[in-house]
Amino acid sequence: MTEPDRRNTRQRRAVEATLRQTSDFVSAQELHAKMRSGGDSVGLATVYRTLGLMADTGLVDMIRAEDGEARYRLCESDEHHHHLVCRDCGRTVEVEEPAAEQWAAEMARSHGFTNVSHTLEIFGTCDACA
Amino acid sequence: MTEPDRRNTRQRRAVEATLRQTSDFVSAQELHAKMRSGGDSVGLATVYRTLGLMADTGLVDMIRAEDGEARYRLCESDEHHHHLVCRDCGRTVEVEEPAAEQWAAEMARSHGFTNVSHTLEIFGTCDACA
DNA sequence: GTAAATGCAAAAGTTTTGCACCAGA
DNA sequence: TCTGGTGCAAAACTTTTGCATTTAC
Repeated sequence: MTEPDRRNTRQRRAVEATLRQTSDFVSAQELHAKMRSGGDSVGLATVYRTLGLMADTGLVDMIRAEDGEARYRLCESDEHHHHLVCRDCGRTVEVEEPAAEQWAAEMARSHGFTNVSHTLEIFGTCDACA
Repeated sequence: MTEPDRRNTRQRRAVEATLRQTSDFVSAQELHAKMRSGGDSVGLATVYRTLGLMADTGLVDMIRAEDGEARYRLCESDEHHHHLVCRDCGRTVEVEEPAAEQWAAEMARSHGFTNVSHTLEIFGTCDACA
């Protein structure tokens, strides 16, 4: 149960750097294409593997688009928060709602559920895309 | 822009009947397997098409599991509500949170987002599965 | 009779995996 | 060197689609 090594590879640096240039949620495929066209070529499988790792560690936020596709973003806030996401351009606003956290926890506990996680995301069309 | 015909086929009846026997969220694949083993054989594509239709009409609720798979359920309540779902067995409790509705709408409006939808689901392990 | 619905198989799309090779530490 | 990482291609999955056939109305 000890932590595995974490090697600082060119590919991981590239993924992180590209995410840093992107303020919107992007899919693994989009990120891969973006890197490819930016000259920082990395295998698609590596992009998936790296994003998965970063999501596990909490380095990136992952949400599911309405079609079920996973989208990733390097978030400003360390604390748990939610997102208001433009369905068309991916533009994202981070929002907080401590009341929802408590509500979800309370609700789960009162029904005997443990190991709880919750999703709360808002999708819409931003004014620029309207 | 008129409503298309809605034919009452054996297959649609079978999908609805099977959903009625199921209190948990099921995926299209699971439903298809369940029907098949129950003798009510229906093509997988038809299951997908039917569930899609029912979801559009609001006859079933659709949520995304944590892995992005779509899961469906015939819900008791007509009003918009949310779910507390067991990650292991799919056992589901319907929960309401009117405050979240308002909060989401308000948040979206104040940032200039329109055509808003939101997701709020709680996943956990129920006591029977713990 | 006619438009809608079905079934099948093929296609599309995302994500995962097996494995030989490569490279941090 | 030794173990983890990478790349590629293949595989695994879910979901969608094209099209000939069937069927509800």
